[in-house]
Amino acid sequence: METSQISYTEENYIKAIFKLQEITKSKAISTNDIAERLFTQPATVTDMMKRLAEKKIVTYKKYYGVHLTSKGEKIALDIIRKHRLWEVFLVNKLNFKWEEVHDIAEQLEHINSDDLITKLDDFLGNPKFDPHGDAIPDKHGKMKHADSVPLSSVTKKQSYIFCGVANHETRFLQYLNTVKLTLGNTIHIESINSFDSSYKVRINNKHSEFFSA
Amino acid sequence: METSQISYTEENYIKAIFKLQEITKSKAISTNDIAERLFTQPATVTDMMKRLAEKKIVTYKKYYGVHLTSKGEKIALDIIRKHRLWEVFLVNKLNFKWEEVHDIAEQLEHINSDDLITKLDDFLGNPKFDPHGDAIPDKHGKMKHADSVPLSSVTKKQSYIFCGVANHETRFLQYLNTVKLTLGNTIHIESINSFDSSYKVRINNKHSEFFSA
DNA sequence: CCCTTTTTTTAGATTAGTCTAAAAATTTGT
DNA sequence: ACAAATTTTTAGACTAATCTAAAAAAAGGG
Repeated sequence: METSQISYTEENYIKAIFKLQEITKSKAISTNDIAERLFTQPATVTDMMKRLAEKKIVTYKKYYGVHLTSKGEKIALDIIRKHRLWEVFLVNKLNFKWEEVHDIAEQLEHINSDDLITKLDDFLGNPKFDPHGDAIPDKHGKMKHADSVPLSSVTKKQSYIFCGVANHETRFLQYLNTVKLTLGNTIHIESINSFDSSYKVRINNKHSEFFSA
Repeated sequence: METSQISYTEENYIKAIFKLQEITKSKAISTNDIAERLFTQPATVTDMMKRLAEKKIVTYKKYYGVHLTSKGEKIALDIIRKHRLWEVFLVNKLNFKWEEVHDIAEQLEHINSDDLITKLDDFLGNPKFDPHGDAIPDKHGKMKHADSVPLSSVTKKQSYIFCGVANHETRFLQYLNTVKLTLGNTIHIESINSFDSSYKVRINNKHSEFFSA
C-alpha cells in the first residue's frame, strides 16, 4: 500500500462520513452532521474536508457537502474491519461483555499492520460477524449482507433467530443481558401489542416480554 | 487513575528516558541522548522536558539533564508492561516470529485500558517474560530479576539455559532462528576461543558454533 | 585558568487539529 | 420571490509537537 499516510484524526472523519452515508443512503454528507457526530465544530470539519479532498479521499463541493471516493470507502471499510475483528477478540478471547468493547476497539482500530489483521482474523477463525451481529468486511471490503428483519417490523407470530442489534447503547445491551437474550437465540413471537409496540416472546422456550428499542 | 492524560508522544519520551536510565544506571539523562534515541532534535527535547517537568513526570534542571520521578517511572513501567504483554500475545497466539513483533507492540503499548491489560494478562496465563526473555512488570511495576549471565562473560565449560537476548536487532534474532536457538534451550559450552570471543556449543545435544553479539 | 569545543537552551517558524466570531451562501416560509 | 433563518465557510487565533539558526552555558585541554 502506497497510501499517503492517514492520521488517527483523519481516520475518524472517514469513518464518520462512511457511517453517515450508510444512514442517509449515499446523499452528500453535511458539514453539520459530521461535526455533530464527532463532537467538533462545523468550521473544523470544513478545514478537514479540504484536506481529505486534496488526498482524494472525499469529493467536496463548497456548501454542498462531501462524499467518500472509492479510495475513501476502502479506507473506511478497512477501519471497520479492524474494529469488528478486535471486538470479536475482546469478547470471544478476553471475555469482555458485548457492551464493554466499543471504546477499546475504537482505539485498536487505528493500529496499522496488515500482517497483524490477517493473523488476528485467522486466530479468531475468520469470523463473518462481530459480537453485535454486524458483518465484518473481508480484506477487500466485501461483507455478507445478512437477510434479517428488525423486530419492530415483525407481524407474524413465528420463530426468529436473534442475529444482531441495531442499537449499540450500553444500557440497551445490558437490558438484553438481564433478559438473557444472546446472539443465536431463537425468539418465538407469542403476541404483538401494536398499541405500545411491545411483544410477548419466548426465548429458547422460556417466556419473556420484549420491547423494541 | 486521575493521571492528567499523557499523550502518545509524551509516553515515548518517558519510555526513552527510562531506557536510558536503565543503561546509565540512574545518572541524569542528557538532552542529546534523548534526542538521538527518538530521532529528534535537542531543541525539541528541551521543550518536552519543560512540559514533563510541569506534569511532575521528570525533574529537570537546565543544562543538567533529567531524571524520572517515581510517577514517571510508574508510567514507564506500565508502558513496558503493555509492550511486553502484547509481544507475548503476538508470538504465542498469533504466531508472529520474535523478530517481527517490536513495531506492532510499539503501537499497541499506547492503547489505554486497565481492564484490557488485566484481561490480556490472564488470557496469556500471566507470563513473567516476553518472547525475548525480558521480564514483564506486574501491575505495580515489580518485575522478576532473572539471575542470568551474558554468554560473553561465560568462562566455564558447563550447561546453561538460554533465557533471553540483550540484542534485539532483527538480523541477530533471525540468525538465532537459523541456528535453531530458542528460548528455554540448553546450551552446553564445549570450548571457548578467547581470541575472537567465539564459542563452540551444543544446543539440545546438537553441535553448533555460536558467536556472541 | 582561559580559550575552544561541545552541549543545551532560546528565539522564531511551521504544521495539524482545533476553536470562536463574523461573513457568505443556501434554504425556507409565507 | 424575497426576507428571515439556517448552514457553511472564512478569518484569525491557540496548542502540541516539531524544526533551524543563533545564543548561552558547561566541559576540556593545554
